[in-house]
Amino acid sequence: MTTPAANLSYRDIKRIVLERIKNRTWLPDSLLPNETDLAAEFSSTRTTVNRALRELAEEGYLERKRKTGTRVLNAPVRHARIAISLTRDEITATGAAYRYYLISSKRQSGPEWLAARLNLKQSPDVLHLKCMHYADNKPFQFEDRWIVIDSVPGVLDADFSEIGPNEWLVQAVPFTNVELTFQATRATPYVTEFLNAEQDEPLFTAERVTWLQGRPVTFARMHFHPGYRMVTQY
Amino acid sequence: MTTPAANLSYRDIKRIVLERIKNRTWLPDSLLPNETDLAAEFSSTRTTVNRALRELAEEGYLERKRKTGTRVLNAPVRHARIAISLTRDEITATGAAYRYYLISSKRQSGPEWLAARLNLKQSPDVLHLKCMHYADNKPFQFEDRWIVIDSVPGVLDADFSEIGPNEWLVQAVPFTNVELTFQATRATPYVTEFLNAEQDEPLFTAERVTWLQGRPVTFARMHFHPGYRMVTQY
DNA sequence: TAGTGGTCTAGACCACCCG
DNA sequence: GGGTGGTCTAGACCACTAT
Repeated sequence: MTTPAANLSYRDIKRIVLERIKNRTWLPDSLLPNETDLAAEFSSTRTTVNRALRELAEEGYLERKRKTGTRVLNAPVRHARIAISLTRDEITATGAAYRYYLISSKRQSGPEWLAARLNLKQSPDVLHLKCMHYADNKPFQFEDRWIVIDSVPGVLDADFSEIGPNEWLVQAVPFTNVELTFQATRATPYVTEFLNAEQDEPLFTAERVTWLQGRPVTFARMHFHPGYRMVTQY
Repeated sequence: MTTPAANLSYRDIKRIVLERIKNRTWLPDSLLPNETDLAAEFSSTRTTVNRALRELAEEGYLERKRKTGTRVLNAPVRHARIAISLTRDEITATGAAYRYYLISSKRQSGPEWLAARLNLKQSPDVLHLKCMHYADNKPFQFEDRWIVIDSVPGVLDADFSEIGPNEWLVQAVPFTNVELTFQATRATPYVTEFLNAEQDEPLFTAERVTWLQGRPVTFARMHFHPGYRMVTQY
């Protein structure tokens, strides 16, 4: 391994390291030279090498541990990034007009499945909302929203006839942890009507559980219109 | 805004900046002080402030541009990270045994929809594979795979009866760009049989198009077993 | 042209963690 | 205990871009 030309940027170093991994110059599960040695080889500094390796680890190619060193992962774990935006923004980004409609709002005791989903032993007191989001007056998403009243002070005073629960929540309560689930579900008769779907038609469905330091804040199930596709690149 | 205690790490600075955004000390669409001034306020250096702001931008809270400065985004775009691993690894990670089965393999001219999907004007010469992935002998995923022969030298010599096309491809050809799509589809009679699904049952379906510097490499459609959920956190 | 963020250098101290 | 990565400092030059 001869010394390459100097003045390598951290991007250059990332590229070279990735090449050597794909080359199998550095085999899976093997250790890379330490940062000081690599800096010497690249006529660079530890800071620059550090940034290159840190980002490659972040991208799933390397594993880094103090004392042990930097190891090539045998099955690089790539990650796709999915942008989580407000439904309003997702719709207006396509150039369509956004419309929101509140179907119903009811204070109630949460059902058992909800307590289980929120890791609660007792059924929480919740505000249960159903609403629709439209793009150019075509059904876009049906939202089934449950908000834990104890966790969200002021929620009973909010007016959800004009603003969607998600938009209200993001500016009203902080959160620390979110679990997102995607699945295919069968359209129920109730939802069918709002989404203009056929009976039993497959729907792309997302569920989101939001926590604030271990306390559950809200659970939402969102059914997208038939034919919806979630697209991402990496 | 008085000067806080010194010795703030970039993590501390991230936390403080985030607080001020949620506080509305710094309003959406407004500009933050420049890095030099922030470094002075935090009794830190530009390097440290830079890392904090860079990561917050990466996480979707800020937008940074030279000359203009650093701006608070009005609708922070959060991102969920979805780990993309080999089906084998996804299965063995749950403790289940992995089994792979090649249903069919055929060299053919790609259909029109495939050419369109790959941005090609002419139908490419492709290798078309169908295969199954099992977890503990239960159907896990049906894979419909199309490989552009011109883009993948040696693919005709590969033996896909033992190794899945994705596993073979990741170690045989590099790629630069991947487009991933998720949707809900209706189980076709053909797939129904392999996935042990009911007729018309909703299936969670992923499609992946892979490119190497503008040249299409492969297209895959993967139907997951009924009830499959893709889970992620952020 | 001028101001901002992007990046690199050279050096230092420290936290973690394996043996 | 000792080696590794994690991070900070202080300073510098540069690339981009709004005006």
